[in-house]
Amino acid sequence: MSQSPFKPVPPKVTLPKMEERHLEFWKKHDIFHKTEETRRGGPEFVFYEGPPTANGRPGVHHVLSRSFKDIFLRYRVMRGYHIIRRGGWDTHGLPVEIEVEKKLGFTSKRQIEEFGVAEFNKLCRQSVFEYIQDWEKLTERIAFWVDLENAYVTYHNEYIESEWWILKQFWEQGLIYRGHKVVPYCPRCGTPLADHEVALGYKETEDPSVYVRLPLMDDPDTALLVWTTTPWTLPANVAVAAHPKVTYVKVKRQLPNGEHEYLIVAKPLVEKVFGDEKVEIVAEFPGKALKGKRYQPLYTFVVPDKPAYFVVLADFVTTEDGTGLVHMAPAFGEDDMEMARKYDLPIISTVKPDGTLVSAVRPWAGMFFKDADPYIIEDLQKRGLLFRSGKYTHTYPFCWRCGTPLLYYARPTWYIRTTAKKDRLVALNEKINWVPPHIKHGRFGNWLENNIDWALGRERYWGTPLPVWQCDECGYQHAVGSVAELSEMAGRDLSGLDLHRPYVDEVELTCPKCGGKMHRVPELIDVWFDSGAMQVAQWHYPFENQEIFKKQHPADYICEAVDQTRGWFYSLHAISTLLFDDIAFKNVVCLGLILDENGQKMSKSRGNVVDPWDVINVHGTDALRWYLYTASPPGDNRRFSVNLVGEVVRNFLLTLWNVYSFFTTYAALDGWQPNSETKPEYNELDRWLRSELHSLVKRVTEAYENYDALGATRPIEEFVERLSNWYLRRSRRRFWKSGSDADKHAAYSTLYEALTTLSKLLAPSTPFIAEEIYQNLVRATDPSAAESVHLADWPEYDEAAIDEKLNRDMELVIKLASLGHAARNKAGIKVRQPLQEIAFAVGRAFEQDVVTRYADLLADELNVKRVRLLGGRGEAVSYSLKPLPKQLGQKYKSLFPKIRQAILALDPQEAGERLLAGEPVTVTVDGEEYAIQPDEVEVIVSAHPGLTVASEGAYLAALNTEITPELKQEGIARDFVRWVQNARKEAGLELSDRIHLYYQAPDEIAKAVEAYRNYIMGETLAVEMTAAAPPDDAFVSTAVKNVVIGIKKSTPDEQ
RNA sequence: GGGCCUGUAGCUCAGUCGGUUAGAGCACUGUGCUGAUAACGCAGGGGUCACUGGUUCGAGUCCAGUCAGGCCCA
Repeated sequence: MSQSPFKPVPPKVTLPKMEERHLEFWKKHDIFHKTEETRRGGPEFVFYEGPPTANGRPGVHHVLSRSFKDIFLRYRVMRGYHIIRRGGWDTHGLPVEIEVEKKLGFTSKRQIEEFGVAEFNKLCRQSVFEYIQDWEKLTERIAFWVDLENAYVTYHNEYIESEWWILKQFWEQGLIYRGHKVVPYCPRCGTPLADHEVALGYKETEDPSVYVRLPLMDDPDTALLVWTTTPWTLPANVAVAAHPKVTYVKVKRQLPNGEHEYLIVAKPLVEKVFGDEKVEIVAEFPGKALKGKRYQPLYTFVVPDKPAYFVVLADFVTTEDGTGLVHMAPAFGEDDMEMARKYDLPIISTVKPDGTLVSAVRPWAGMFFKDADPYIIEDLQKRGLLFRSGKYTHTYPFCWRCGTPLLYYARPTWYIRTTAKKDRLVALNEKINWVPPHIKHGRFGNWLENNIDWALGRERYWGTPLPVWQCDECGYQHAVGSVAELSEMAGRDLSGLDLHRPYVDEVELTCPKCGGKMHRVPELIDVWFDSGAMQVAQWHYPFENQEIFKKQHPADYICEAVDQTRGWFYSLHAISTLLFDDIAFKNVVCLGLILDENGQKMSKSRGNVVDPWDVINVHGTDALRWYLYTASPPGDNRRFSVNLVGEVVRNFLLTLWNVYSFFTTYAALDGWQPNSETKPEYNELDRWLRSELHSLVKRVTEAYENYDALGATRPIEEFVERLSNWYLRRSRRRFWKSGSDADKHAAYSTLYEALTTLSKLLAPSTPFIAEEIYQNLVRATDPSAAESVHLADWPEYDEAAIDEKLNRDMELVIKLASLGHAARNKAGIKVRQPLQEIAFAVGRAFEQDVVTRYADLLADELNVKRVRLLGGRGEAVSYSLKPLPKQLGQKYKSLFPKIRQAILALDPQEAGERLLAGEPVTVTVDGEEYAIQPDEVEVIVSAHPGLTVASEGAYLAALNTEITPELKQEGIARDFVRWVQNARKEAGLELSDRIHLYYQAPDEIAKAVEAYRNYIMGETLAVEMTAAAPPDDAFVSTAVKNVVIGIKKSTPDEQ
């Protein structure tokens, strides 16, 4: 017996332990870096890492995106691509500031200013890496290979400098301007709130509901009727919006004093507004007819600097509430501001940042904005402009920190004029491959179609400063595009300057126009600009790395969750479009969200977040990753639970592991090793498995090429199931038999090929078990093989090995075997009891040869002496016909029902026989004759009552259940073998140990044992079998009634 | 209010070009098998394919609408 190169692997395994071993191996041999080095010179595959913020612990959703990033990168490396996998960290922004504010107990910006911006930013800088070790540990443990040592960091000076360069390019194209943005704003805290903060503070509240008359300029008897729940905004009114397509009416209404008035409202709202009151509709017209109609201003505290007080048209006007005419105060509403931009309306701000009314609003100056509501209502009442007032209950946002009602408030800020490039944004999107595809023209495409200018400015502290300096004297503005330029304009070397606030604010420049002093504008830029700039800034382009940059743009592949559509995906796309008129990424996988077991979004506040470590420590990374890839399509939301990951372990990983364990155990026993010189003589089963294997490689490869993780994994699961529960089950004996022959070699070769190929197919998805199998099966026998499976080449499939018919045939054989087992079960006869015969019926002529060709295999599987087709030679069977709708329906369309009737009217016996013989039958419908082909009808066979049958559709297994004395004896012999095998196991013997076998049993059993003496000794590896009481030193089992079995391990020289 | 996605067994999901008995795994019950298996085989219970209408010889599948959930935007 030659020495086996394989390490025998026990069937029991602790997967997390196994994984940790390979983590060590990768680290020790620097495999990750070798994936880059060894592929240098190969085609470039460009990946961008969307930077996370490390100021919180990573969760399962991070494992999700990192797993999906990793799987395609590992695949590409195996395909020979060179990939720079550079990590990155997003480090700026409000969430970081809020964390620090919380720690310091701050509730307002004023406190930060008092504390000192320099010190505050220092704390921010520290806080962003507070959990970096958790991130690094988890990243390593989930086998996401990314270079964190050289990660780009958005707060680095070089990174900021690149961003300045980008902004300067935009500036010079005239794409950056200062405008107004309406933001949710807390007047008490003195700060705008981010969306997620607003979402925290919605409460049900009661507001005034007032209807106000706005008399028309050229027809003072007629008034527009508007509705509002914020009377305090009325002094800032500059326009009224109507929907262009809604129908409006002019109604005549009786006044208490006997006179009448005319009011204009949307037709669908007449009833809601006037209730039971009788009004007369005197005119009807579409909303667009109102465009430009001028009305008398409500208040003139502030004189507008532009034309105002006329009707504008807007799609956002609804006919759900109010009057269909909406009062516009651009300073206090997003929609209103949009209209102001569109119609160039003036922006009147009547509220100060602290929430009190400005002095110009004389009667109520200094009053808190909400407190003015009743006074304004009273004033309107006095002036006869109030139509009605009441109360209205709705949800309104309050500050989550202090409970103050929020103010939607126009603040001056900076914009990028993305709308100027909208057509390019849309056109370039066509070049991007989205997974799933609907995002392209759905969520992302719609977002681009409705593009609005990018609000860039942020009035905060910790972020990339906007590099615009403004002259104190003449107001001239200049964008600085580099540190060198800054130094030059400042007249001193600033190369060591921290480009953050407050230091950068202290740099004074000299105005090139008037020689005055220039100071930086106070704003920072949106953090989405930071992350979107990574395509340029991670390389400090254009100041450095120009060659690398050229090769690394655009990206071939990026992947994040769907919440990045308007976030990172957009910022990458927008920056690339404006800067290069090119796409930033070619392929993007857009992941769904992770929900908890009840379908709820995982969030800290709900307390339903699953810690990835809880899963990894129990089941391991491979199980978690496999679950994430196979559970559902990547774009769908997915429910997550630890139990489902456990299922993966049992169903897939352990099944694979056991095949692997089986192989190594027997290969080690036999001293088998792969041998390229002896060509294996494959049997039918081997050919089938190889056919399945090679079509698997083909399918999986295609899926990877299409960024289809589900398609790259689920088929492997099916293959492993078949490998374990059909190929191996049917092949076991070929490995057991002693000695070595061609058939055994073929079996080993086939199984070896399957396992080594699987290790490569699994390397991208389950990198640990893939490495385990590869190291033991490939590296151990082939010193020239790549050091790690992750450095190996992707397997090629052999088209010639794929035999679709063979695959289909075997599928049928498996089904027939299943029916055979069902029949045995029905008869209550265990598989160990041999039976004389089983007969099968199949519904279609072309399937009949499968039964004969695989008769031996079926006989063995079902433990019967003979397998045959049912229905031959006048056997008492009856047929019935089942017309197949798919074939016949497609052929005969609406004639199908009649054809079907005609077929059912045929004599089933005669027609069935002909069809099963492969001949057509003729039916007549409406005087026309039609030839029905054998593959258009299924023939259902029923067996005569004497047989035990199991059937499914047209397939049927009929069992002859008669047990002759000979069969009985053989059954007993097989039982006996099993008893001995159990005893061997109990005695703790090795698989290959030879034994002395002793037994005592009643007559009937003893007779059977003696009749099958050679068979029993061969099966149980007995060198001697004695019908006598076992000696004292033997292991004795009395597990079976009336039977004593004794075994004693034999000494080596007896073998 | 708008856009996008999802809705199939108790749970997680398949379901091809529309084809007449809607499947798998898990869980449950019974039973069998086992010297690779923490497994596996066989059988059983469990379905208004969210709902309504339409197209069609035929709809889980296509179309329209409704409802519910999710995400994003307002």
